[in-house]
Amino acid sequence: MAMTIRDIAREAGVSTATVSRALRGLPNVDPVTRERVRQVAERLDYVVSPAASRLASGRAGSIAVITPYIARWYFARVLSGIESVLQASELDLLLSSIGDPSETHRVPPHRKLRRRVDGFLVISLPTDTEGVSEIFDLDLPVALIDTDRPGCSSIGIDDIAGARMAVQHLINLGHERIGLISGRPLPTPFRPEENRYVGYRDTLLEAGLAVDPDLEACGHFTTAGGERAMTTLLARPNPPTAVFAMSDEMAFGALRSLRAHGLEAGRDVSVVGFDGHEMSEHLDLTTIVQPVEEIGARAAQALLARLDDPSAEPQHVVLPLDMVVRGSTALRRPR
Amino acid sequence: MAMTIRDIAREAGVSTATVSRALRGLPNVDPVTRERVRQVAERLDYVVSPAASRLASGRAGSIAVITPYIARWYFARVLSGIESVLQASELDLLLSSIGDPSETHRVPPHRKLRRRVDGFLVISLPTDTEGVSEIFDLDLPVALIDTDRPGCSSIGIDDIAGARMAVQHLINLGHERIGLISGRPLPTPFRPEENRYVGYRDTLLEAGLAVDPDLEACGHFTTAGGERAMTTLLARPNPPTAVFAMSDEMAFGALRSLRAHGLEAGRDVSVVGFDGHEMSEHLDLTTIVQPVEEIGARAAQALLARLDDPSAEPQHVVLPLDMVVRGSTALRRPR
DNA sequence: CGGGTCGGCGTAAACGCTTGCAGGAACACC
DNA sequence: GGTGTTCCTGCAAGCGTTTACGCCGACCCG
Repeated sequence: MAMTIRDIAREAGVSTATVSRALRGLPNVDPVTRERVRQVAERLDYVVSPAASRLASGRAGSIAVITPYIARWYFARVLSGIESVLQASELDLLLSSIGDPSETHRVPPHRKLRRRVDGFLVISLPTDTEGVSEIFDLDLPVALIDTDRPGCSSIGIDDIAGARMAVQHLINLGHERIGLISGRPLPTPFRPEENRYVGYRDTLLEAGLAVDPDLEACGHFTTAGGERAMTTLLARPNPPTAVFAMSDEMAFGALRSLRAHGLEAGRDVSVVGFDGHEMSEHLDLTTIVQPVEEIGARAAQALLARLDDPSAEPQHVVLPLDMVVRGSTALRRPR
Repeated sequence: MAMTIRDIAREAGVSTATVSRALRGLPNVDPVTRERVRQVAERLDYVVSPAASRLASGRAGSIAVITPYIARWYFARVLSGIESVLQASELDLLLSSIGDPSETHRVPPHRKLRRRVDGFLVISLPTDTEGVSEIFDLDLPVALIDTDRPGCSSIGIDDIAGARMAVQHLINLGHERIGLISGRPLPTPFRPEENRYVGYRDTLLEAGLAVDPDLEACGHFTTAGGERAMTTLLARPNPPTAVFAMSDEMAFGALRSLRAHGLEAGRDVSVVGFDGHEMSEHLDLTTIVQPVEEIGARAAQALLARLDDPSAEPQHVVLPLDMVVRGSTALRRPR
């Protein structure tokens, strides 16, 4: 049926070993022979059987991406960045999402992935997540996005610095009651949330401002959640005059809540988000911009680097952040 | 090093053939034997080598998802729907994106995927796209989302009906100059755009309204593009009083443009979008809602069905649409 | 000119499964 | 008690590569 390496060998007048070496670009092949083999393979439209190749070589030829969500803005973009570098490699990109804890029917990734990948790319997940923690025992290279672990490459941003930038900006504008819209209830095993909280808290403290639990609410990283959180904060006895949201999508919800209350973002309450979501420009939201696709791309590169040189040290990459100031933040107006 | 099927066979006191059959749930195995083998495999923490299994069986054990973009709202959600059903199957999900035509360094998917998948899931891509058209020669099952082709399953929505619904809604509100924000310049090989245009045009014609090229502009499916398109339309000598945008994201841009011109959506110009993007609720946008994740899920199911019964007929699924009316559309106010 | 090196190539043994075929036990039926 | 059936199991031949090892000739150098 399909071509095999033997057909190519016969046609090119060499052994299968030579075909294998020629096609994979191994060094010890006469350039002339190599070219001839190439031509024959091309002419007969031959591609190697990955199954056979993997069995014989012991390499899986794939890397797995493990992510909590696929459809959410941040994760989709990181994934896109990963794919953009992996597509040029020989490796297959296996996609595996954890999904919500509510989806109990989900098969934990490590069960599905055993023996079928050469490395892992994990997005945002705490290293002790069920179904994830097991992959570290496999003792394959792992690149971690948004978190770290000894022996693994790690790629991310400085969440503390990002949060500090946001909050300091609000302080500079004269705000003193600065609220927070966080993701999950703290403490959480998710590193970015934890660190953004640290940045928020420390910046307030250093400025001599109070850290008031009454100024904090959870938005669960959704727009609807952000709206609820802002509404909650506005209902407090002494509401904040400015708010730092841990994600743009929650900030969008916050903006919506403000409008529903007849308040204007910037003029009445300043809002700063986190992410650099395209929509933030259109909603005139001040935000901390992170290079999301690049995070994915760099993580993939780090993993590839360790794959073709297993003795290479794990990389640790911290990507720079930007703040884009827009109309949603403004000088605090005296009441 | 790693366990092999022989280790299990020895330990369970059976042949490797029986282990293979027992573990894969083939019928002709004594339940007692099967259970014993299961236990041994469990105890020794054995998982089959996919490479060996694939080589021996001739099945690739994977399906490929080919998509133009990963990060865009629609595609990320479809992908999520696909993954949610595939994760429960034995098959690996290989992700491959086409990317923008500008990214010339991209490897066309059919080259990467030859011999390594059992089927294809193609999102939105015209069947004659370079790098995609070749997969049909492979003569593997294919499920097409948003388009169709003889011999392939197809999953999508009735774009014509969706556009009709949107435009009829605007007509019912008294609008007579109804603009269009399309994606790429028409004609385009992308089926949804073409059909939404047909629905738009025909509904206007049936209502005795003019189809005026001056009322049409391209928004390239981005928010920024939608904003430009709306701005263009507003600058026309006789601008529309209502606009149908082929996607919510473009509609968001349109809303933004209106605001920039001091106009109010609904009151001054009605806008209806297409998709059911979460943000549409928060921007008070009337929209045609499509079940995006379900589209992905159903496509995956259709493919799986053909995979385990190759004699099965291709499925053709058309999923229902909803219109959600919000503040962005209102009765036309006499000038 | 002999011995050593090296580059290019072939031989053949894995790699770890699946599956067609056949054997044997158990059972049923005439 | 033969003759079929049915059910369970084992044997062994693949599946299509990769790679350790060895061979051969060319080349270099003393």
